[in-house]
Amino acid sequence: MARAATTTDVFNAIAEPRRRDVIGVLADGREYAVGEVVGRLRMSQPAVSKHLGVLRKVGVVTVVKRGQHRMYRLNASELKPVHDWVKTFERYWTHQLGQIKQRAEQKALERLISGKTSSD
Amino acid sequence: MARAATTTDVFNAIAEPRRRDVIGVLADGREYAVGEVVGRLRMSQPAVSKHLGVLRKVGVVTVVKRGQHRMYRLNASELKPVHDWVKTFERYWTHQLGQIKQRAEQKALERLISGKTSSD
DNA sequence: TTGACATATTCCGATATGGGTATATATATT
DNA sequence: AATATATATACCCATATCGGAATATGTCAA
Repeated sequence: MARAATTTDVFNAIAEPRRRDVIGVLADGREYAVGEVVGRLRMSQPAVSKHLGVLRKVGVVTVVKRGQHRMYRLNASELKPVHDWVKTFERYWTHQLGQIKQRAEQKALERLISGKTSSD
Repeated sequence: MARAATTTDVFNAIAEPRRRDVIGVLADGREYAVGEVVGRLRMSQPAVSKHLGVLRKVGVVTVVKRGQHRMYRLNASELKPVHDWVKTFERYWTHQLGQIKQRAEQKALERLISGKTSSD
């Protein structure tokens, strides 16, 4: 088995920095032709096309033909799963103090349980 | 050039679903021995060790030896970059209405600009 | 020392990557 | 019809993956 395809997942799709760059360009919600993205990123046209292709397969962008152009638009709601997942850990960095306190409580708790964890 | 190493980035590290599963086990903030993670995930021990290794290189987990065990603990703050990045797009899915409204405003705006975008 | 246990590491194979270059496809313009 | 422009695709290559099996390393216990 090899690594999961980049088109498997939003998580996989956004793992590539260049792809996040592309998303960055589309971030204002407007539609962009491929060439415009190319211009703003100093990336080869084929590279941009490929990245947009991946993002499209995952649903993060949508395309519509207009003349000889393909207009791409961000479909940000597809990023929600990532947000939802990572949001679970928000408490670990919001209010830095809470973080430390949490650590202390945690240790106390562990002391009570005496280091053992019940198995399922 | 090939795909970026999984240890390059938090983004790359969490792209693998099994790795998110591992993080899920550690999500309560307690420390876990490798074997415990193995038990809870029905994954081979080497696989878990490898995934933990990746997460460790990226800083998402920390290890400490205790007897013949290696206790792993989540270091969730390393996930913050992901949160920060994806948070940028929050507005696109919070209050579904706002989403539609935004679309409408967007289109109106584009009509004003008459479909043309200035190049750099 | 020997053996049991916990974890890491190595080797393997199949697979997909991302970028470049070249080219195909489609549309507009003359 | 011929040409220019916009975009997608195909091909190549070096690389890293993930999982499994086997094995190495490290630690405890008798």
